[in-house]
Amino acid sequence: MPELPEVETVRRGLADHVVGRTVARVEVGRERTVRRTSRQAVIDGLTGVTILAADRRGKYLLCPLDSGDTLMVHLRMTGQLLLAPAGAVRPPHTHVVLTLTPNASGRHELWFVDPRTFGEVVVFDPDHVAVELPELAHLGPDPLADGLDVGVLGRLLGGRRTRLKALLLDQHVIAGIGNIYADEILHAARLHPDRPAGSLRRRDVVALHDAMHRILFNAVGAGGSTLGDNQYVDLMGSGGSYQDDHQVYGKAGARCTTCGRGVVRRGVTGGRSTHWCSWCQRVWAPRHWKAASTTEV
DNA sequence: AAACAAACCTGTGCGC
DNA sequence: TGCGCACAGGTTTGTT
Repeated sequence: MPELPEVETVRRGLADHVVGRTVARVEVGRERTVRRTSRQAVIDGLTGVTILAADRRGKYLLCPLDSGDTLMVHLRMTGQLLLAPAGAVRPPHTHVVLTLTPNASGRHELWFVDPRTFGEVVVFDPDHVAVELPELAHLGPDPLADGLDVGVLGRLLGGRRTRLKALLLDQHVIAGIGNIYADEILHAARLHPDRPAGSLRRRDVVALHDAMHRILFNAVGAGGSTLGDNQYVDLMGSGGSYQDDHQVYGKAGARCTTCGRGVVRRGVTGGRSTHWCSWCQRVWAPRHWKAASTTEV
């Protein structure tokens, strides 16, 4: 569910409403949510601490604490962070509750809700990130948080035979892009998802760079994408509106609104649904690249 | 190196 | 109405 724009929207909510506040009490329900360490480690690591900031790298939320540790939250597929009035009825699958000390705006709790329990809450020592959270240490650049110029992008793509779709989803290469935005970005850049990354010409890299920044920037501005199941909501429980701007994701069979000529196709690559326009994304590989195609469904 | 498949879980929507 | 199956925004691990 949550990709870079959604996580960034949650981060902004934390920056506005949670940063500077102190955790009075910690409750951990399902231990699976804190499986990286333990229930006791999270309770001990958060009780009494003040949250100093709200940062983000890719899809990882990172909150430095006055204890010297950092709180990491990853929402994975179905995780939500919600700010609620203290004592409010908690939804099913509320696995972690941080009761904040009261401030001028009242008494609040921060809830981590996650039906599928893929998400995680970790308190770790940033000096030992390579040991305690190795995947965070191996994350690629974040297009918005770290900047990612055309030259760097070209070098990340160069020489690789991997398909563009798979490469955009690889968090070690570029951090933050998920299945929805990978499809929207490739469509905006008019690039076929199966095209080998290393086959891009300079102008293609420029198009991909432009599309990546434009799509992600606009999606953050719209508060992210909330699909029909209302799974993604921000800290205050509101949905985003970028789903109204999707051109291909979830539009299989529809006439392409970009070119008016093609039809949106849906296929599966690496177990992930992939959407592209049959016309404006038709050019995908020079003859010397051996074709390996996405199976159409 | 690259491409799968399976695994981790639960909820929802669809066809019959 | 009910049942069973396919599928879902992510990531890791193991196998070709």
